[in-house]
Amino acid sequence: MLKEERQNYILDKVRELNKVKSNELAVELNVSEDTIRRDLNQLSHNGLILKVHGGALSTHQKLYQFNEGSIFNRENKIIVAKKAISLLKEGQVVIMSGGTTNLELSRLIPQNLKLTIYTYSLPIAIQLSEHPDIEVFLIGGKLHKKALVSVGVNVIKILSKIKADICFLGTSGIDLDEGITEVGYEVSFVKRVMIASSENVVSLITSDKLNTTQRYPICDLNEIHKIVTDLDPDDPILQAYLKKGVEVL
Amino acid sequence: MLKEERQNYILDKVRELNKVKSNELAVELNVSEDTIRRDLNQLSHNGLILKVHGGALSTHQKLYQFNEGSIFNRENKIIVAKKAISLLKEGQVVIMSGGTTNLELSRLIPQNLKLTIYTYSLPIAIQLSEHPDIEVFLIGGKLHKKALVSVGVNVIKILSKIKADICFLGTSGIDLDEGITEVGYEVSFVKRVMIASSENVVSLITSDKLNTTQRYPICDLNEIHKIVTDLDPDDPILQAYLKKGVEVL
DNA sequence: GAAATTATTGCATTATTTTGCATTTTTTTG
DNA sequence: CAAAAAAATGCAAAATAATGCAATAATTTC
Repeated sequence: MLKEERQNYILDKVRELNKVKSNELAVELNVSEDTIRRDLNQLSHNGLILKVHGGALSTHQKLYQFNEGSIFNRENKIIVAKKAISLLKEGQVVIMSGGTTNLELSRLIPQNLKLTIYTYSLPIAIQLSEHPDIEVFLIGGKLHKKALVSVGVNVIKILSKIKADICFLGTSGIDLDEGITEVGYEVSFVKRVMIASSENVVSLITSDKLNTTQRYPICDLNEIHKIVTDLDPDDPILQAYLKKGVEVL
Repeated sequence: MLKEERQNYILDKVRELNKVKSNELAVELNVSEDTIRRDLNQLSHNGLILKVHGGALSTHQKLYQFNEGSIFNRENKIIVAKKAISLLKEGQVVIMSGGTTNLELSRLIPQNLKLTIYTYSLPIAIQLSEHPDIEVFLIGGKLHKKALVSVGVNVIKILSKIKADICFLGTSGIDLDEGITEVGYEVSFVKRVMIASSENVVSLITSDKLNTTQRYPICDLNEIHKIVTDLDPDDPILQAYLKKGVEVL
């Protein structure tokens, strides 16, 4: 057996099982462990596998990883996200704002759903890149370092040209009188344009932020179509919103 | 079971549940608690988990993290990146392409250096977001899911309007006759525009890719100003490039 | 095609890593 | 404070890796 054949065999096995052990390979290929080790070292040197003590692993590991543990109030955000996903329909054009609720939403979108999604959030774009059937358009601009979103005139310009079916607005404050409000100055501009460009506007909000207001106003309640919270739609807190003409999910 | 497999299992469990207990892991993985403790100590030493009495917790630091172990030939890329950093001057406008060499470069930029950096790579933009004195402009577009870079006409349009002092070109192939060549079709377009918009063009390349060619041509050798490799500038392989008039660092 | 060169492989030896166990020290808990 | 649980420490056995070397196989060169 030629060296190349042997190394191809090893590569195939790594691809299939994500790991190989030197002693097993030596038996399978009927060569000494020394030879296997030399093979593994060569393959590793070419970056094709990751050599470790006792064998090798696949290098096919993601370059980045989200730390889901650092998401505040995550359980409730997942409840909101799951409800919101029921609003998605095949073939839609979607705009997503930033925030961890939308990040959960993008993680939970079913594999088979074909969508076109515009976002200015880097973590969300990266998360969406794992869905084979979603076409992702990342909106660029000046990077807001803390939130990891693009902001600035370019974002506004691009968003204002889009005609979207639905937009998911991660919301930091909602109030019966003040409407939707936002912590960040630059982001508040962006969100107003998102709303203007979308047929349907959905506010995603966890119940701890209901009836709170933030510094920068975004829009009145009558400009949004649906509120999605972690509460039951019959919950008393939500009835006043229903009366104002907003749907509640 | 290989040690790395075991540690990956632990990391996954920490990421999912936010905590692990040593005694449980010992049973689950069928090793002694001593071994688990050693694993936890190693992972903790690498900053991947927070070791506590009885087990470990997730490090509630960032929402994302890079998996540096999955970078090919990383040592040499770091050598290249460190050399390239010496070319940076306060106040410059920089364009960076994608790739893991540029990712290392962006990680290694000194804290105090004020720069304006344009990039169409999401991992690089995220990495740069940790530098307080760098203004980052992310160039948006259609997301290339595997490379995590923006591509398409919008990228070209924005890049062509920039006047940059220097551009760092992650390079997948360089050859005396063929010049610089690239694996990806869409990325090859983008790189040509990068070059046109920059005063200085620097090709970052690890020595394993010297004298190789890829499918799509980018530019001739005379269009780039410097090559940065992991080799010593006096290395015989590089002399032919020097003769062609390219500086070598 | 034969000689020379180079590459590959297995073996012996030595070094390193990994792991579990026994013992002691530290931390936690009631 | 005392008992229990966990951690640290030192140690030894086993597994794995690295190194030098000799035999063999493959390739190049004339």
